[in-house]
Amino acid sequence: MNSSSCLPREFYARPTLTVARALLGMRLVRLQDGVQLSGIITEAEAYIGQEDLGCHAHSGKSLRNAVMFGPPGHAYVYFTYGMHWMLNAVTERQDFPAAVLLRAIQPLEGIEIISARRQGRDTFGPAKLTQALGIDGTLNGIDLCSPASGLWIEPGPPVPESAVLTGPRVGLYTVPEPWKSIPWRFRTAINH
DNA sequence: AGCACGATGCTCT
DNA sequence: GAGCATCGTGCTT
Repeated sequence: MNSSSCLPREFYARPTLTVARALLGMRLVRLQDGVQLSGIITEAEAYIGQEDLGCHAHSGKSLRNAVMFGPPGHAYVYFTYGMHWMLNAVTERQDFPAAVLLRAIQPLEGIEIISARRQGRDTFGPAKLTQALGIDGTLNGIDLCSPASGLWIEPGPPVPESAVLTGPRVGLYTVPEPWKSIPWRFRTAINH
Protein backbone atom coordinates (compact mmCIF):
# COMPACT_ATOMS: atom_id res chain seq x y z
CA MET A 1 0.00 0.00 0.00
CA ASN A 2 1.24 3.49 -0.83
CA SER A 3 2.13 5.38 2.32
CA SER A 4 1.84 8.71 0.52
CA SER A 5 -1.95 8.41 0.76
CA CYS A 6 -2.18 9.21 4.48
CA LEU A 7 -5.08 11.47 5.33
CA PRO A 8 -4.15 15.17 5.13
CA ARG A 9 -4.12 17.49 8.12
CA GLU A 10 -7.31 19.19 6.90
CA PHE A 11 -9.11 15.90 7.54
CA TYR A 12 -8.38 16.22 11.26
CA ALA A 13 -8.81 20.00 11.43
CA ARG A 14 -12.60 19.69 11.52
CA PRO A 15 -15.24 19.31 14.24
CA THR A 16 -14.38 16.24 16.31
CA LEU A 17 -17.77 14.56 15.78
CA THR A 18 -17.28 14.88 12.03
CA VAL A 19 -13.83 13.35 12.25
CA ALA A 20 -14.96 10.50 14.52
CA ARG A 21 -17.71 9.53 12.09
CA ALA A 22 -15.41 9.91 9.09
CA LEU A 23 -12.76 7.65 10.61
CA LEU A 24 -15.09 4.64 10.44
CA GLY A 25 -13.93 2.52 7.53
CA MET A 26 -10.53 4.18 7.28
CA ARG A 27 -7.39 2.08 7.42
CA LEU A 28 -5.11 2.45 10.42
CA VAL A 29 -1.58 1.55 9.31
CA ARG A 30 1.46 0.67 11.45
CA LEU A 31 4.91 0.23 9.92
CA GLN A 32 7.25 -1.33 12.47
CA ASP A 33 10.64 -2.90 11.80
CA GLY A 34 9.90 -3.01 8.07
CA VAL A 35 6.64 -4.88 8.61
CA GLN A 36 3.33 -3.26 7.74
CA LEU A 37 0.23 -4.01 9.80
CA SER A 38 -3.18 -2.48 9.25
CA GLY A 39 -6.84 -2.68 10.07
CA ILE A 40 -10.15 -1.05 9.25
CA ILE A 41 -11.38 1.28 12.00
CA THR A 42 -14.74 0.06 13.29
CA GLU A 43 -15.23 2.10 16.45
CA ALA A 44 -14.27 5.60 17.63
CA GLU A 45 -15.25 8.12 20.31
CA ALA A 46 -15.08 11.92 20.41
CA TYR A 47 -13.58 13.88 23.33
CA ILE A 48 -14.19 17.57 22.83
CA GLY A 49 -12.62 20.46 24.73
CA GLN A 50 -12.46 21.55 28.35
CA GLU A 51 -16.24 21.77 28.66
CA ASP A 52 -16.46 18.01 28.10
CA LEU A 53 -16.00 16.55 31.58
CA GLY A 54 -15.19 13.18 30.05
CA CYS A 55 -12.21 14.65 28.21
CA HIS A 56 -8.75 14.47 29.75
CA ALA A 57 -8.36 18.17 29.00
CA HIS A 58 -11.28 19.22 31.20
CA SER A 59 -9.07 20.46 34.03
CA GLY A 60 -6.52 22.16 31.82
CA LYS A 61 -3.24 21.36 30.19
CA SER A 62 -0.91 18.89 31.86
CA LEU A 63 2.15 16.90 30.95
CA ARG A 64 0.01 13.93 30.00
CA ASN A 65 -2.60 15.65 27.83
CA ALA A 66 -0.41 18.36 26.25
CA VAL A 67 -0.56 16.78 22.79
CA MET A 68 -4.32 17.38 22.65
CA PHE A 69 -3.65 21.12 22.85
CA GLY A 70 -1.34 20.95 19.86
CA PRO A 71 -2.05 20.90 16.13
CA PRO A 72 -4.48 18.38 14.60
CA GLY A 73 -3.35 15.19 12.93
CA HIS A 74 -1.05 14.07 15.73
CA ALA A 75 -1.27 10.95 17.90
CA TYR A 76 -2.22 11.32 21.57
CA VAL A 77 -1.15 8.06 23.21
CA TYR A 78 -1.64 7.61 26.95
CA PHE A 79 -1.27 4.87 29.55
CA THR A 80 -4.10 3.76 31.83
CA TYR A 81 -5.19 1.07 34.28
CA GLY A 82 -1.56 0.23 34.96
CA MET A 83 -1.10 -1.74 31.75
CA HIS A 84 -2.99 -0.37 28.74
CA TRP A 85 -2.12 2.10 25.98
CA MET A 86 -4.84 4.15 24.24
CA LEU A 87 -4.54 5.75 20.82
CA ASN A 88 -6.24 9.02 19.89
CA ALA A 89 -6.09 11.25 16.82
CA VAL A 90 -5.93 14.95 17.73
CA THR A 91 -8.60 17.09 16.04
CA GLU A 92 -9.71 20.69 15.54
CA ARG A 93 -7.43 23.70 15.78
CA GLN A 94 -4.26 24.36 17.73
CA ASP A 95 -5.00 25.23 21.39
CA PHE A 96 -8.45 23.61 21.31
CA PRO A 97 -8.00 20.28 23.12
CA ALA A 98 -9.96 17.55 21.35
CA ALA A 99 -9.33 14.07 20.00
CA VAL A 100 -10.88 10.87 18.72
CA LEU A 101 -10.21 7.66 20.65
CA LEU A 102 -9.74 4.73 18.29
CA ARG A 103 -11.49 1.78 19.93
CA ALA A 104 -11.53 -1.11 17.47
CA ILE A 105 -10.12 -2.40 14.20
CA GLN A 106 -10.79 -5.27 11.87
CA PRO A 107 -7.32 -6.64 10.94
CA LEU A 108 -6.37 -6.34 7.28
CA GLU A 109 -2.61 -6.69 6.80
CA GLY A 110 -0.24 -8.67 9.02
CA ILE A 111 -3.05 -10.81 10.36
CA GLU A 112 -0.69 -13.56 11.54
CA ILE A 113 1.43 -11.16 13.57
CA ILE A 114 -1.65 -9.48 14.99
CA SER A 115 -3.17 -12.82 15.91
CA ALA A 116 0.05 -13.92 17.62
CA ARG A 117 0.26 -10.69 19.65
CA ARG A 118 -3.37 -11.06 20.64
CA GLN A 119 -2.98 -14.79 21.30
CA GLY A 120 -5.81 -15.47 18.90
CA ARG A 121 -8.22 -13.08 20.61
CA ASP A 122 -10.11 -10.19 19.02
CA THR A 123 -9.02 -6.59 18.31
CA PHE A 124 -12.26 -4.88 19.32
CA GLY A 125 -11.23 -2.71 22.24
CA PRO A 126 -8.93 0.32 22.59
CA ALA A 127 -6.16 -1.52 24.44
CA LYS A 128 -6.49 -4.59 22.24
CA LEU A 129 -6.01 -2.40 19.18
CA THR A 130 -2.78 -0.86 20.48
CA GLN A 131 -1.43 -4.22 21.57
CA ALA A 132 -2.21 -5.71 18.16
CA LEU A 133 -0.41 -2.94 16.27
CA GLY A 134 2.48 -2.45 18.68
CA ILE A 135 1.51 1.09 19.73
CA ASP A 136 2.84 2.55 22.99
CA GLY A 137 3.95 5.81 24.59
CA THR A 138 6.93 6.19 22.30
CA LEU A 139 4.41 7.23 19.64
CA ASN A 140 2.82 9.98 21.73
CA GLY A 141 2.86 13.22 19.75
CA ILE A 142 3.93 11.78 16.41
CA ASP A 143 2.51 13.21 13.20
CA LEU A 144 -0.16 10.99 11.65
CA CYS A 145 0.16 12.98 8.44
CA SER A 146 3.70 11.78 7.82
CA PRO A 147 4.53 8.15 7.02
CA ALA A 148 7.95 8.66 8.61
CA SER A 149 6.43 8.18 12.06
CA GLY A 150 5.41 4.59 11.32
CA LEU A 151 1.76 5.24 12.15
CA TRP A 152 -0.82 6.86 9.91
CA ILE A 153 -4.39 6.55 8.57
CA GLU A 154 -5.40 6.05 4.93
CA PRO A 155 -8.73 6.16 3.11
CA GLY A 156 -10.73 2.92 3.21
CA PRO A 157 -14.07 1.53 2.11
CA PRO A 158 -16.90 4.03 2.75
CA VAL A 159 -19.32 3.20 5.55
CA PRO A 160 -22.93 4.13 4.70
CA GLU A 161 -25.04 5.98 7.25
CA SER A 162 -27.26 2.94 7.57
CA ALA A 163 -24.32 1.00 9.01
CA VAL A 164 -23.36 3.55 11.66
CA LEU A 165 -24.38 3.03 15.28
CA THR A 166 -24.07 5.72 17.94
CA GLY A 167 -24.29 5.65 21.72
CA PRO A 168 -22.73 6.82 24.97
CA ARG A 169 -18.98 6.66 25.39
CA VAL A 170 -17.61 3.68 27.28
CA GLY A 171 -16.07 3.61 30.74
CA LEU A 172 -16.95 7.10 32.03
CA TYR A 173 -18.33 5.77 35.30
CA THR A 174 -17.79 8.85 37.46
CA VAL A 175 -18.30 11.52 34.81
CA PRO A 176 -21.38 13.74 35.43
CA GLU A 177 -24.24 14.13 32.99
CA PRO A 178 -24.75 15.11 30.26
CA TRP A 179 -21.21 14.06 29.38
CA LYS A 180 -21.58 10.55 30.70
CA SER A 181 -24.42 9.69 28.32
CA ILE A 182 -23.92 12.00 25.39
CA PRO A 183 -23.85 9.82 22.22
CA TRP A 184 -20.34 10.53 21.04
CA ARG A 185 -19.45 6.89 20.35
CA PHE A 186 -19.55 5.76 16.72
CA ARG A 187 -19.24 2.21 15.42
CA THR A 188 -19.76 0.21 12.30
CA ALA A 189 -22.59 -2.30 12.51
CA ILE A 190 -20.74 -5.52 11.82
CA ASN A 191 -21.06 -8.94 13.35
CA HIS A 192 -18.12 -9.60 15.62
C1' DA B 1 -24.41 -14.30 28.14
C1' DG B 2 -23.57 -11.49 31.86
C1' DC B 3 -21.48 -9.69 35.96
C1' DA B 4 -17.79 -9.13 39.45
C1' DC B 5 -13.24 -8.64 40.34
C1' DG B 6 -8.18 -8.37 40.36
C1' DA B 7 -4.14 -6.92 37.86
C1' DT B 8 -0.87 -3.04 37.81
C1' DG B 9 1.46 1.62 37.53
C1' DC B 10 1.22 6.37 35.98
C1' DT B 11 -0.63 11.18 36.69
C1' DC B 12 -2.25 14.77 39.18
C1' DT B 13 -4.26 16.84 43.78
C1' DG C 1 -3.38 8.52 47.92
C1' DA C 2 -7.11 8.26 44.62
C1' DG C 3 -8.62 7.48 40.31
C1' DC C 4 -8.46 5.78 36.09
C1' DA C 5 -11.46 6.68 28.10
C1' DT C 6 -9.50 -1.65 30.16
C1' DC C 7 -8.97 -6.69 29.81
C1' DG C 8 -9.31 -11.49 30.89
C1' DT C 9 -10.81 -14.88 34.03
C1' DG C 10 -14.00 -17.27 36.68
C1' DC C 11 -18.35 -17.84 38.53
C1' DT C 12 -23.50 -17.48 38.17
C1' DT C 13 -27.85 -17.70 35.53
